[in-house]
Amino acid sequence: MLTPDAPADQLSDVFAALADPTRRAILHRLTLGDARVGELAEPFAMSQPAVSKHLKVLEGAGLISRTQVATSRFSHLEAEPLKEATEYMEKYRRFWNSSFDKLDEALASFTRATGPAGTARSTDTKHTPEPPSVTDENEANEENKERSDD
Amino acid sequence: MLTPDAPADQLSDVFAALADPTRRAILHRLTLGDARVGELAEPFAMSQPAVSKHLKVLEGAGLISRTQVATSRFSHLEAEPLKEATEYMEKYRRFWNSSFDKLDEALASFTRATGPAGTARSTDTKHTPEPPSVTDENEANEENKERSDD
DNA sequence: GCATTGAATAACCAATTCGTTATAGAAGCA
DNA sequence: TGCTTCTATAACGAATTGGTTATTCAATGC
Repeated sequence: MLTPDAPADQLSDVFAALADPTRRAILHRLTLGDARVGELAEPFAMSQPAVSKHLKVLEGAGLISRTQVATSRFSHLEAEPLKEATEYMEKYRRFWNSSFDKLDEALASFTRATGPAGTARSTDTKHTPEPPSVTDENEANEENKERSDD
Repeated sequence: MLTPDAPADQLSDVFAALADPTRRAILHRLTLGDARVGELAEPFAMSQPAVSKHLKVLEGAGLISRTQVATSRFSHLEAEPLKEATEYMEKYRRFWNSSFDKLDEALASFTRATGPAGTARSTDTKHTPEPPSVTDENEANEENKERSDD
């Protein structure tokens, strides 16, 4: 409550949710079908409230939805946010596609003479393979810029 | 954490690193080319030590490497871990590709739970688009569980 | 040798995270 | 109604996170 404004960006929430092995295991479990809380808690050596908290995090990230059936609440995998997260990382694809050693880097500019024929996938010309169109990365600026001006 | 030794799995570290908007912005900045710490700190309304900490996290996740040039340390984007992270999420692709009624699915699970009275998967799985081959999900099991799941 | 620049570290703080146990609440059943 | 089952919540605690300021360390330059 002391926070002036919660960032609450989807991407951060999704990545944070995925950063926990237990939650990833829960997601995996849900690929086999919806499950109630107790069912999800079983395989883990932790209490039911702990799992409930994890589910709350997953729900907050939009990675699961929940339905009350009887006395049970069923969690259902919602993979849509993963799509967004994947798309984010895809922007960096060319950076791991162009695998070069820092030594090989010089060699790459040499091999460059062959030209980027085709999909330009393997030897992607140079060391810095042209910035990806990460157009939305000012998100951080928005949040951080308007802070203390000392 | 009461666990004697942290497993420190790569995937968790990468996702955790990506969960912070500042760090994502730093990564994006590095797509434009290597940069020293002060250079990276500039656009943000935060101190240099704060950025240094972020860089440490990124380095720990293997997302950057660093080189000392003069009195400066240059950060270099290492996108390889993003490949692994992307591959992880790709396993869920069919789940965001297939759109089906979630209520119906919940009902199916309910029937499954009340019927066979166990973990038996009935073949009447209507819309669940067949579990992806998430074979490496035992990562969570290693840490948390004390029984077999898969 | 000595001052300067650039970055890391120390010490601290507030807030969050991830777990616990104990309790409360909601829905079905005798 | 009262009991049971399932899940959420409260209250707590240890560890981590993300930031700060002050200081130290390392490498350059003079």
